[in-house]
Amino acid sequence: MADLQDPRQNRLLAALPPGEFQRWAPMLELVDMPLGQVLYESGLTLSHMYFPLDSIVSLLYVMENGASAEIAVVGNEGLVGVSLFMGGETTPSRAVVQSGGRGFRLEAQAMKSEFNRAGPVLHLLLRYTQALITQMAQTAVCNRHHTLDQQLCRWLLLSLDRLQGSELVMTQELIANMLGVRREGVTESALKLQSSGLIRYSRGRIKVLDRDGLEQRTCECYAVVKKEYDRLLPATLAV
Amino acid sequence: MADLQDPRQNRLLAALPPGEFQRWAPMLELVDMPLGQVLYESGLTLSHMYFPLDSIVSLLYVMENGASAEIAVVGNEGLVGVSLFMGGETTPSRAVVQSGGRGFRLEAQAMKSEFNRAGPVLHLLLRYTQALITQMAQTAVCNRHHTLDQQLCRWLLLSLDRLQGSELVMTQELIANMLGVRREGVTESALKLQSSGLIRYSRGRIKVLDRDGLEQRTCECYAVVKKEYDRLLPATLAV
DNA sequence: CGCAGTCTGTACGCTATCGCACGTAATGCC
DNA sequence: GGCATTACGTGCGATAGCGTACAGACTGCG
Repeated sequence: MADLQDPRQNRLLAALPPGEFQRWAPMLELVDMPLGQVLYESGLTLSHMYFPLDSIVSLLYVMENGASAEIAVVGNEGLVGVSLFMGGETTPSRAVVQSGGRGFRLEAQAMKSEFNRAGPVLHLLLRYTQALITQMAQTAVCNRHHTLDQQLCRWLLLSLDRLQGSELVMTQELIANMLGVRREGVTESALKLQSSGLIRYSRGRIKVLDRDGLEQRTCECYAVVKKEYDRLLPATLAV
Repeated sequence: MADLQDPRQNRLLAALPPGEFQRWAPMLELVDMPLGQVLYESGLTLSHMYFPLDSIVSLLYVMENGASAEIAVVGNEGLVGVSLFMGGETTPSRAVVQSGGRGFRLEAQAMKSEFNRAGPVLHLLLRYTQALITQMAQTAVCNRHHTLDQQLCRWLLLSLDRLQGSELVMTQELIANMLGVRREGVTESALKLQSSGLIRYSRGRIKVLDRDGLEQRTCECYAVVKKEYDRLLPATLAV
């Protein structure tokens, strides 16, 4: 497994041109991102931008009645806090660590002045934002048209893509909150996947046994999102 | 009614600083945007960016089986084609004129070089994009949690905000496509609204009689989106 | 070791929406 | 002024997911 102290484990940081990366490196602060941590709250100004390494963060909207729905997931392919450079400072959503791990963070002020240099950094961040937009759009579509079975597969695959390995530490209750459905619904769908031999789970640990099987069961939404991320953010990791 | 040849009828163009606006004006081309026109198709590169005046454009995702779902609406508060300056060139969605009218368009190349000057134009466009992101996110939430009745109200209000007047030219069939539901479902919901005296319609014309009533029946999603647009793009129309 | 707390499984009636099949009514066009 | 077309209304069985309630099973802590 790669060195988790290396900022370049985050693919966005890895995609920075060497010059920019040199400037950024000293400003990056390695932090723990424990499960459940709220990185920002709806309507509040962010103090930092976060670049996950082995953690996963959910952007979710919490309704007035407390129910929630995930809008997008962010892992080591991206960053949390686009509203900082988009200029709006805040968003009406919440960011919660969905899978604990570590990440780097960068002070909002530092970030903004970097962004305003308007060079390759800007273009990289915008491309990332576009990928994120696609994820949101597809979430909307999926919520409308696809079954819970399909959505669970999509969700597992998206999460898997953002982690190394094939195991997720995640209760069904949590997944239900992300998908905006009942916990029992997730149980039923998960049972189907397990009895088909695609996954195996117990008490908050989910092991994916057959990735291809999941891809076959999910809807087109997963592929649409994946393709856009690959297109917009080619793996400059190869460096 | 204001002059429809004035680019400043589009609020985004109106929000440009005078200097920038002067530069843009000669490049803006007034075009008709008839109902049903496809401004861009999923995966194809845009040749122009569009700034609606009195028309409304839907961004929608068309599924492999042909069913569709609207991801966001754009009217005179915004522009069609953010992927041009976000750097991705294309998106996996389609843009269709949902309510015919006119608009200005700007050549992709001109747009990009403007954007790259990285001044106030950039920041304005990014703020707009953030508002658009909010709309998408909220669409996802709404699709998951709210009833068709509520969604219809939301949709009517969002459309109304993007038009002058209180009448929409729009069949229930079309609305159903936008919301990603059956036409019959829209009929039922619309009947309720009509018999409550909130709207009156016939053969593709919908007249809103009681805006407040709609706001009371809709879910929080409408307000969330509206508030973000107002916050991110204050009415510089006052100029 | 025992017990509390957490996680997962099951059951049952309910509701919104779907899919399909028709019926009706307004409009426009020749 | 007749007729095709388009738009809207209605009915009915099917079903996915909800809300609620409760039971079993694993885990960790004292």
